[in-house]
Amino acid sequence: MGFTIKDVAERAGVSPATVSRVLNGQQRYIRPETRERVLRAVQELGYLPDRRAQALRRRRTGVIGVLTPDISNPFFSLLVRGVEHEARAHGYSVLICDSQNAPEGEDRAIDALLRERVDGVIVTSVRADNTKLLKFLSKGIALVVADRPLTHLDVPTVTVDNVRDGYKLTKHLLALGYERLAFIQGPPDTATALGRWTGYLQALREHDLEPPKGAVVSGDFTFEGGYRAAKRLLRRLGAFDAIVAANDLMALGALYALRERGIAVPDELGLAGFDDIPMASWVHPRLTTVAIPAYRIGKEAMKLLCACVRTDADKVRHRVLPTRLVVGESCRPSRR
Amino acid sequence: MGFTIKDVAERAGVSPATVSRVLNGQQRYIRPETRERVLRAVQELGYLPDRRAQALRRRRTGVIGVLTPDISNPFFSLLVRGVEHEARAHGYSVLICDSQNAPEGEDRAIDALLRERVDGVIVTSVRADNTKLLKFLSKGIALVVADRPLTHLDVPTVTVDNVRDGYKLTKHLLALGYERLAFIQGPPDTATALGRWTGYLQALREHDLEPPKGAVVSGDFTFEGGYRAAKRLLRRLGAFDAIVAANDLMALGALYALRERGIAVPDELGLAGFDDIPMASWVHPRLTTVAIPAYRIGKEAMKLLCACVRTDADKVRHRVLPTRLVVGESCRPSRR
DNA sequence: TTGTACGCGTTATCAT
DNA sequence: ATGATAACGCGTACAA
Repeated sequence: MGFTIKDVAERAGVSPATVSRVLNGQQRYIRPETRERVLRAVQELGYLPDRRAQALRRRRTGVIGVLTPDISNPFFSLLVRGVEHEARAHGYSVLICDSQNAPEGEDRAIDALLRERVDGVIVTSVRADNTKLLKFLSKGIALVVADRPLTHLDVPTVTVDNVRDGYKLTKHLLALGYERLAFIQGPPDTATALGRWTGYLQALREHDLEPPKGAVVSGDFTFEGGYRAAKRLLRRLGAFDAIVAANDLMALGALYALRERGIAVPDELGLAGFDDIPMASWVHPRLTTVAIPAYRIGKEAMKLLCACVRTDADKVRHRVLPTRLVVGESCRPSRR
Repeated sequence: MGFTIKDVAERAGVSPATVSRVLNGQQRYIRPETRERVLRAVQELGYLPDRRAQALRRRRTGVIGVLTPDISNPFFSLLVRGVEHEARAHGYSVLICDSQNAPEGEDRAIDALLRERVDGVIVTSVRADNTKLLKFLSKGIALVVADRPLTHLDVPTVTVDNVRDGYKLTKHLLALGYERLAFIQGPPDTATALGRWTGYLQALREHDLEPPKGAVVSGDFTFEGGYRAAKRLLRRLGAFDAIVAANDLMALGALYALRERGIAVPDELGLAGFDDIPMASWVHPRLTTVAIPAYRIGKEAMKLLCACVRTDADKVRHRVLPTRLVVGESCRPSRR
């Protein structure tokens, strides 16, 4: 069954300590012949060290946790992929905990990560003010925030400037001649959703405009949510000439709803989102959106986490990555 | 920092053993007052047991592994979700290992799962004949196969009948009047890809047809792969009147390539795939495909795994789930 | 009803 | 260069 280090030691005719030394690279104080015998025994038995026992003794697990709101959202699966690649390069395993966009799920996930004794955590929180995250810090577990900044905690953070992005995209639509921009909101307490909304309002204000009455609806960052939100919007058809969704997945859901109703995009209504997930360019018309470097956010967050673990000093600072406007065909090049 | 059971014991004025008993549900032989004190101490310290230490002592980890070829493929993320929900209901945690559709990645993942001492594994293998999977069985780790049957191993398996599906879809296209069906293959050694191809050939043979010359190209089950495959196919434009892709993701990649070249679907070319991933119905035209119950496959596989762990006897058998043809608009209702 | 003592698999330390 | 031993945090048989 499961062989232990003792089995290997016995087969090689050495002590468990020697086996451990051979396997842990302190190879200078070992006779080549012994080394050989041990490795052969390992090979023959197909011995693989028990990670749990190792973690217990070493007092570090070699596992970092990722707390993500929705792994089925391509944006986050890309972000997690960035974390994973960088983590692997540093010898860490990655434990993914999906909160399913629910505060309770997030609390459960935090407990799970604490029980697993992860060496560090990368968090994309549902709530911008989740105080339970303090538990990590109080237990000396490194914490890095990715994509969604926290309001109450000053920890290393990798984000983009969501307000700027919301502003940027809205300005773009206004420049194209759209004037009555409906808006599909993200989850209520989510930092990115709030930032984009704020930027949208700023841009409107600069043009002495307001959100069209009854054309601001709530969503939850999912395709389904975008679909339902768009259906609600369609009851006010005529009150707006374009729809801005707080992320691409909802924009795609809206596109589906519009198609169902036979409303042509961009001829009858403009449509835009945020993230630039791959699917945004797979559909027709391709989505106008703001490209957020999800993979790179994950990668940078993991780099920061490594820096945290190494240097106790907090010379690790926030990073704000650049974004890029992606002009698809979901908005008319120029209105009249 | 990290509190241990001793800290709790000390604070509650009892022995570690008592704390353990309170927390592990053998609560009948404990004085309510003591119980109270212990729980209060746990609360105050925010104590959470170390899962690794627990696993070491209990000789089971409470973790099951999922070996998946590509978690970014919506089909598999749905399958994994099915596993997760059922696992949670049985008190198991889930460790996901992505082989990135590469045999080497799969071997690495197997080692990782062995080191983690998972209690059981659900496998969707890249190769239908991966002998390294035997390691699980030889170490007494329960093994269940999901979606892609293995050729060399008789273990509990949850699948659909891929040959039948390939046959079914092809027959449908032929009935619509399509006669020259190009085919985009899946990865060479993958069971589902091979099955669908076989069914396709069977159906063609029944109509005394053959795959059109030069219109069978290889792919890798990814969107990008489907895109590239379709571009290769387009060099033989005119040799075929429809494209069958071995999965939806590739079909969507092909759709993108066709659109880029200004080829109308279904007016100029028919298009079909397998899986019925959500996106298949989000695009326009919606894809004609065969619905494979990914979520249910995952769920059933986890159920079988539980059955394996409980009963050593192999009364656990294979399960073949039903599928359903989904008629989208990507194929013309009737040719001529 | 509660405490003592041991063992789970591994590694760091000290001794040889 | 290698072996013996303690310790990591927890659960449980057995003693009290």
